[in-house]
Amino acid sequence: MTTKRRNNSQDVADLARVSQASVSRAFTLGASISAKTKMKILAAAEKLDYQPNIIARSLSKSQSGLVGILFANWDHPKAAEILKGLCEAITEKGFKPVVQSANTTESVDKAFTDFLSYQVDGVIVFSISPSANMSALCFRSNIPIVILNHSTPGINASVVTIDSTKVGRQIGNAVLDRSYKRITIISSDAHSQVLSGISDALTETVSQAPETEIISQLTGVHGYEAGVQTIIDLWAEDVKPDVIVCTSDYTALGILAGCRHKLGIKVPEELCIIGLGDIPVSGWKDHDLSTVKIPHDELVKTTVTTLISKIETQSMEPENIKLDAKLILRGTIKNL
Amino acid sequence: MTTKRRNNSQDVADLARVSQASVSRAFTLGASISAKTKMKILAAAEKLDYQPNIIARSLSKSQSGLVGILFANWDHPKAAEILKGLCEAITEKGFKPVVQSANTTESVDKAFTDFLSYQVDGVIVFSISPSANMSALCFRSNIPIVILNHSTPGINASVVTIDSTKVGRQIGNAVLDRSYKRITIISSDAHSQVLSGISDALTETVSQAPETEIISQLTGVHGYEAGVQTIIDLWAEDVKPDVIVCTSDYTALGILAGCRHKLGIKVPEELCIIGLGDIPVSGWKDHDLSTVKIPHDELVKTTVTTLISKIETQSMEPENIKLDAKLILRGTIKNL
DNA sequence: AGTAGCATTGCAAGCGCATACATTTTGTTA
DNA sequence: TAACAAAATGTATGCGCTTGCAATGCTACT
Repeated sequence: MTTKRRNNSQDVADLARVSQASVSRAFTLGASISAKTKMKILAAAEKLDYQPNIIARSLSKSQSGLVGILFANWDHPKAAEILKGLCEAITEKGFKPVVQSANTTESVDKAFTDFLSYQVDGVIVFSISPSANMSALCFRSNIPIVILNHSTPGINASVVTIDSTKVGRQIGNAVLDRSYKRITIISSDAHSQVLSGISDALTETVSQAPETEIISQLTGVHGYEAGVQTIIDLWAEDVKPDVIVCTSDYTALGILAGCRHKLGIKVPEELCIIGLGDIPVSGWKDHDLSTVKIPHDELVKTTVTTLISKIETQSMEPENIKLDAKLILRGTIKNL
Repeated sequence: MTTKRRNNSQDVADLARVSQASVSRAFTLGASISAKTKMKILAAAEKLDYQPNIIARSLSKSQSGLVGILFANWDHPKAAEILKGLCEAITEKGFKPVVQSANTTESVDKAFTDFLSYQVDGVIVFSISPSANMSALCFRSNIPIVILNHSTPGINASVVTIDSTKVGRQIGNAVLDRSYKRITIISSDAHSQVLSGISDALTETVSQAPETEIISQLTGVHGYEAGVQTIIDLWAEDVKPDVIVCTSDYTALGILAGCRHKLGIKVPEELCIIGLGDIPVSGWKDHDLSTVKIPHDELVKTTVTTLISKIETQSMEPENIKLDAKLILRGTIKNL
């Protein structure tokens, strides 16, 4: 079976007895064409299964309508929701998302090179930062970048994150109000912008109250099992905080399980546990974990809106956008 | 600031003092070009930040290197993992994934139309089926489709799923071996291929044992909360199975929670609960849910391999591929 | 009727690359 | 060293579309 060529605008033009340019105009919003010929052309197109070839359009307009999404953190509990939101918002705006997975420096660079090749009109990066090289290259090529949920200084890109300073203060105040004294912070990623924001603001807030302090800070702990092990280790080492703040709900849930099933630590009387993310499981009665609700939907929409507006205005001006997150108090912190 | 044009192959040719065709050859694997000039050209390209324009290449080769992914079921517990797998496998094969979200008939048709416009070389559909119209159109246009995790008869597309018949038999045998008698099946999607496969094989298997039967089948139940409510309702109506098979782990976990915290039903003595999917939470000590482990990774890889091979061989022959899933027995079913 | 003014349409030149074909260079062999 | 095959390079065309410009058709007004 021989591959039959897809019909093109010339085929439609021939059938409709007009010029190829008119066919193009019939499919271009706001082009100068009479209603009558447009009808005629659309009918012919219908008959021929014709769809404008976007690749050709892209070439001649020298803009592809493609937005690159560089997705690093697939383990994020809301990964699917976030990616869905990004894809839908991008489509909504009349662009198409091209998704690349990458988490090492080399693979990120490779992904960016590919994006450049595909002439993407803009790039969204989730939970990682491009190399200085690549961001500079994009800058030279006038391709705007918006980074969601991550931040590295000195990169030519806009950034959308939660206001981690505010979160840190909220947690600090909640903890102080309930007279907890010794805080441990447990995080997965040592270099997370969110972590350092929370950590700094928390430190500052609690330092204002006597006898309150951050007694330790652990990094590189992520996941349920790691959480269980961590709390066991802490108690074994006799490092006993009365507040544990985790930058991941999964880890927090592991700690909670360790307290309940292994160590018999009373939560929230002896130990207050606070997570980050508010994954559905955290709200279940079995766990009832205090946590921070992150406005993912809003973050995502803001990210896309910001990028598209930069694409359309040809602006390469970096912006730094921070949205508010909300502390949710559940069973793992004392009632007031 | 005026937008500067990206450098093209002519620019590189000029700098390297060769013809544009040679530049093209330097970037085409296996093209006829001497090592010396290739070096010269690559150096010039480097200097000019040159990357071949894939859009132009696509146009001239009339194949885009794009694979459309139509993703319907973002609530699937493994959505992120699956999409990641698809994207990485596609990239691995030298293609790029374009992701569209769609779950209504119209939006699916729209997405396909867009894919056609973007001249995708093939389409992967997750958890939904394209309309007969669209699949026919793709067939006419020689664009292969592979559907993952769903199946609708009469569609011109290949299908990759788990072997639900085998799963049904496994569950049936496990239940019979432990002398459970009255089974209820609870599913979210009434038209799921997986459901009907399991349901049929389960029915057939248990019908061979006296006094064993499927006493009821509920559809449209999905999620933790719905699970809790469902078990409460069942007991209120005095419809009391001793086995509940769920086509979703979340629902099964809800039922389990309902048994434990609301009704005091003893699991697994009075009631056996079996889920589907083996999400991480199910393995946690708190829940320890019996479930079916689905080989997502293998499903995903098979899907991509199948599609790419069809693209490369220009084959439009539909295939029907079934992979084995594994029943995992945990605390919610009696020990033998 | 004549004509200015505008809406439509056609014409033709690219967009950046791949590639068939023609031409030149290189390598091989007698 | 001549003669010829093979490899390397250049030339020119086309992929399907958009769009500036020119040509045409139409309306309204004097």
